[in-house]
Amino acid sequence: MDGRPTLRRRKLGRLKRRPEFLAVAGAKRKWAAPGFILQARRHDDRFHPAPGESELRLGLTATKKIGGAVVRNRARRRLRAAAAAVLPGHAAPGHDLVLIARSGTLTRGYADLLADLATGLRRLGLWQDGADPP
RNA sequence: CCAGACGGUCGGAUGACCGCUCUUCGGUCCCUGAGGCCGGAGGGAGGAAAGUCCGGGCUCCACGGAAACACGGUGCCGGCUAACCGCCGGCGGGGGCGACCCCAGGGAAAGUGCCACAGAAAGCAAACCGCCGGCCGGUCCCGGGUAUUCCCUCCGGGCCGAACGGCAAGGGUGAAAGGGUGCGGUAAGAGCGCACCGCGUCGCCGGCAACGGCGAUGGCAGGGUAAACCCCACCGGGAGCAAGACCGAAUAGGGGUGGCGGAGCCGGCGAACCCGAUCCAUCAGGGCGGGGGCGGCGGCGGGCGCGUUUCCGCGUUGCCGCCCGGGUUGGUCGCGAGAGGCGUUCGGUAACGGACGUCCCAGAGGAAUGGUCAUCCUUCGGGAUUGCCGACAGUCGGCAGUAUCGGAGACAGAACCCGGCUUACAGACCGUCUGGCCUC
RNA sequence: GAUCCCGUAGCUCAGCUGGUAGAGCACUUGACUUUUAAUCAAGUGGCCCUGGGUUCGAAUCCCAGCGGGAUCA
Repeated sequence: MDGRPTLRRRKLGRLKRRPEFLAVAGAKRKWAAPGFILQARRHDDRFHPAPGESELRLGLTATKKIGGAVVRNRARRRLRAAAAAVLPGHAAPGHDLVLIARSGTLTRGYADLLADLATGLRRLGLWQDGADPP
């Protein structure tokens, strides 16, 4: 126990407000994969985590275009699981990330989804080596 | 065995690893709080959670009331239910060989409207073609009388025409034409008469009733449309958990400007300003009286709002345009023990109700209830080895089918809760019944 | 979550007291003009969102569904 369990587990923060999503989309840093679209934005004075919140925050978007509530929920869950597996060990802190689901989110294999996510982080210059979480 | 009708149940299973959220227990940290973290135990989507089409609970508003009107809804009868446009049973009509299914199914002699085109006529009884009758006329034809013959004239018949009268069978139009079919009847016809069917009225019987059965009688009167207005009976105050309450924050929810209108009456208070007398004072100024009337207060009245009207009650009261600024994004409650689920039993044809026992069964908030893998199950496609059949025999074709490979597993995600309706849905299973075929 | 509105020609809309659906723009053809534009004349174009019902007859009335849009703290 190091006394800072929050950082030890590197829990992901979440984006909740519409202006935060718009700010990330407005940063113009994005990369499209068959299963999702990845957007990223470095923190600044206008949008940054609250004190005590994680240094890495994630937002998920699934529009009505890809299907009904069942399809949107499944897509969001797969993206959340993939992000929980990859981001805490490899994504550079100090950023907000947004994953947008698309129609391929449900048909893409899970291993491919993880690989796509790593590739996306490298393309946007956010990759850092680190131990994979247990 | 095949085809079908109705009702009901389920709607992938198991395991491993990694996660989310709620409840609870224990530990730990401090910034002591409804806190963070760690660990244990337990719970965690549906029959439709959907569409938001009805009905309620709950909350706020109008809650002072009432009556009438208006508006909306429902509509065979009886029952069930907290209630309903729901459900159950029955009746009537329609469909099916049948099990069974479908139907907004009150009133058209309370009144109004509409029924295009066509047709003579669309609602009130009338008559276009037509059928019939006698009379009159035409003198076209035939027969007869008179006469030798013809003309003329007379009688009868046919034909044609006009008006009159009788009829509604037939033709034709239409979705629909004032009962239908048949026989008699007649100048021709007609409920004119008769039989059957339909319809109306009356009586009796059965039924709580809708309605049904039987008999008598009338002699056809009363076309359709009320998912046209309407009439009758019954029901309904409005809005909705983004309801609403608390906490936190804030001086407050406003401010500036332009235009229009000059914003009722009365009473009292009354700033700026003006006037007067001249009191105090060196001046500034203060005091007194009058005018003035910003802005408040009270009363009456008016306008507007509470669906309309009446009596009454409450609230509000310059209007409009443009510009600026603030707030609303926060937290907690509401928020799950309920018209609750399951089982047994009793009453009831049933919907449903009673009693007893037992259980506690989701509470998220960019929105949890999952992600990945493996095995099994179901199903689809390919398919060796193998079996059967046929041709033929070194082989080929068909059917069945194992190992095995690949794919798919529907419709769909709680958002305050409940009862229904409607819509979507791969497949599996159970029960009852109907029609047909085969065997005993 | 709740409330409300609308689906008609290629586009924008009428028609909604039931009786075979119209306007403007667009398109095609012709005239005028050296040609184009403009103008004039004529013409084409519709399962009236879908399904069922009432009615002799439905874009219109009733019921159910599908699609689109707006508003509410």
